[in-house]
Formats: sequence, structure tokens, C-alpha cells
Amino acid sequence: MSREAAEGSRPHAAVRTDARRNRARLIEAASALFDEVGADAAAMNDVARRAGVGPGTLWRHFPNKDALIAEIVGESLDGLANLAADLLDTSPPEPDFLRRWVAALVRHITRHQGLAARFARASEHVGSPLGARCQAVEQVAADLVARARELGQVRGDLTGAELIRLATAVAWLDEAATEPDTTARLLDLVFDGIRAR
Amino acid sequence: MSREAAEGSRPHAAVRTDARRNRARLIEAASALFDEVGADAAAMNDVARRAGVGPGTLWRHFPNKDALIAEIVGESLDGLANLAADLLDTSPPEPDFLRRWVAALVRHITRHQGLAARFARASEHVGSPLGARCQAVEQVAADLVARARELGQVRGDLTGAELIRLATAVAWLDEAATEPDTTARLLDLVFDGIRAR
DNA sequence: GATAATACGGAGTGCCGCTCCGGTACGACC
DNA sequence: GGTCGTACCGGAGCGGCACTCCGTATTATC
Repeated sequence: MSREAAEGSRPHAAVRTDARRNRARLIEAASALFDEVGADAAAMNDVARRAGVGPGTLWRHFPNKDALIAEIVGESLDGLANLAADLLDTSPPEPDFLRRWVAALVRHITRHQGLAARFARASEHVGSPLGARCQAVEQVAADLVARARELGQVRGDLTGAELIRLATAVAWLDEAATEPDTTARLLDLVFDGIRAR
Repeated sequence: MSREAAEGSRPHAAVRTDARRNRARLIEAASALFDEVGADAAAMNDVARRAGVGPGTLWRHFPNKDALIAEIVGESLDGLANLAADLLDTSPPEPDFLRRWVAALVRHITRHQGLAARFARASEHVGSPLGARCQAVEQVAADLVARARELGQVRGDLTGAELIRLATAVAWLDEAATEPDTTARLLDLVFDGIRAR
């Protein structure tokens, strides 16, 4: 990564090294903690303690919990966009590429407990990093749906946003319900509902 | 313990009138508050204050928040069971009776913000009033699905539990997402997924 | 090395679901 | 109607949460 060229535009800029170091530590600690106990159960104070940093520092770097979560999940959201690009580039297209992508989306949401609800509210976060990234995911979902429609795989009136909503709902069920492994079955039902007829 | 004889001699343990009165007040206050702000946002202390009762009293009558919610939503859950019975009794059956019932279920869950998550976890509440009532709803759902299957309206492998899960997921989306009125559309998609083919 | 800008740390705030216990008032029995 | 045991009440209090404030330590600049 090259030195930020826009430094000249800011008179007293230059992020201090300790600030950058602490930010990295916080992200690492949060990422680990989210993996262990889920985003919902992870307490902000615990994230700070694990990073060896005071709570105040955590809150200065991330104005609220959603912002921290956005930072953590942002990368794998980008991964979803990349996967979509790969699937769209493959020719001939895999027969069930849409299903593969939705399954990946569900896995991503399910990975951290409590993500589904925040994901569903992402449209509120307009302007935030999470909001922007969710919009990117919506865009690739629309592209995937368009491609699947061209191939006659899904009904003509399905939108990318609807697909994401359905996937989010299934993911939410997976983390909310106690019965194990209903996800695949529910996805089957959903895909029967959206396929071309 | 051989104390049963002594307690048995006291006829019917006589619930004190103030206890009964306070319980009624609590249920009324909770019902009103849930209608206004939703079950999630309603604080237990507020329920108690509104009922003109100390917090301790509230917690003695209902050991946790879910128990209070169970009491409040119990009646309309019973209503769902009754609606199912009516739909099953009608002959000839309404062409889309299953859809009508699911829509009612979704409306019921959606009415109070935060109910969907608790509903999805209902199977944990085995033995509780809410758990029992949810099981009753699952039973009528199974009956409805069986009838719809006889009529060739839904696919043969659909279970009542799956139907409820799908309905819960749609209801959750309705309360979690910001976009208005996606519910009917998503139900359309779901019903296309579960219908006979 | 002095100085000002900047970030740090952690005590503090308000709210949550929930608990505990001293005191109150209810209802049974005489 | 009086008295008495006790079921019930009220509310202070607990631990944990997301989040804030401000005195202090660290950093970059000269």
C-alpha cells in the first residue's frame, strides 16, 4: 500500500502510529471474538480488553457496535462480490451458480450470530461502510439474477433485492431456530419458489 | 414429603385477591404497552409502573419476560388454532385456505415487534405456556398442510413445521427490514415454492 | 527538548432483565 | 371483631450492556 497521496489536502492530518496500531489490534480482537461467540454476544468491553486497549479507545475508532461489525464483515462481503464475479465470468455457467452464491451468502450471514438482523437493517446505514458494501452485494445479486433469468433458470419477476431478502430470512432462521440443519431444505423450497415456470 | 395431607386439608390454597387483581392489571398494562411499542422495546419496569405495581410483583407473577409475552400472545395464538379449525371445517374448502391461515400467522407474529425471534425459539420453552401453545399451532399447521396435500395444493413433502418456519421468516423480515410491504410478495414466492408440481 | 495536537484509559451514565428481603395486608380461625 | 401466620407486595439493588467524558499520556513538529 502506498503512502496516502491526499495528505497534502489535510493541513494537520497524519494519523498517529499508536492510533493505527490500536485500530489494527481492535479489528483483530473483534474478529476473533466474533468467531468465538458471535457478533451479538460479544461485548464491546471484551473486545477492548482483548485488544489490550481501553473502552474509550474502541469507541473513538468505531462510533457504535454496528460500525465495528461493518469493519469485520466487510471483507467477507467483498468476498461474496468476488465470488459473484467469478460465477458470472465462468462459461459455460455452472448449472446452479445462483444457488451456490446464495448458499455462500447464507453461510456468511450465519457465521456470526446476530448478523442477519443487522444485515436486514443495512439499508438504514446509508453512507456507512456497511451500507455501501451491502449495496454492492445487492448489485451483484441483481446481476446474478439477471444472468439466471437469461438462462431461463428463475422466474422473470424476481429481483436481486428479493433474493437477498429470502436468503437473509433463511439465514436468520438458521441462527434463531433450535432445530439443526433446516437450512438446505428451506433453500430447496425457496428455490422451487423462484425458479422459472 | 408428607406435607401434602396438611396442604390438602386447606381447601384450594386460595389465591389472594390482591394477587389476582395485580396479575390482571399486569396483563392489561403489558398488552397495552406491547401494542404501543412492541414486545421488544417494552421494558419490564415500565409494564410494572403502568400497572401501578412494584417490579418485584411483576417478576413474581412472570418469572421472565418470555413468560409475560406468552401470556399476552397466548390468546391470539389460540385464535390461530380456531381459525384453522374453521378453515378445516368449511366445505367445500376455500381454494386458498392455507394461504389465508399463513397470512394470519404472519400478521400475528408481526403485530408485536420482536415476537418472531421468540416464536422461533419456542421449542426451547417446552413445558411453558408459550411452548405448549406453539406446539398446538404446529399441530394445526400440520393438519392444514395435510388437507392441502389431499387437495393437491401443496407438494407432498412439505411439513407443518416447515410451513411455520417459512411464515416466521417472512414475518421476521417484515419487522426487521425497512422496506414497506414486501410481505405479500415474499409470501407469493414462498407459496410458489411449496405448491404441488 | 519544548510545545501543541492528538489519542489513550477508565471511571462514569443510564437502561436493561432480573433478584432479594423487610415490611404489609390479607384471609383463616377463634 | 380481634389476632395471627403467611402469602404477597414494593423497591432498592445487582451485574451487564452500549456508550460518554475528561484528565492524562503519547506523538509529531520545530
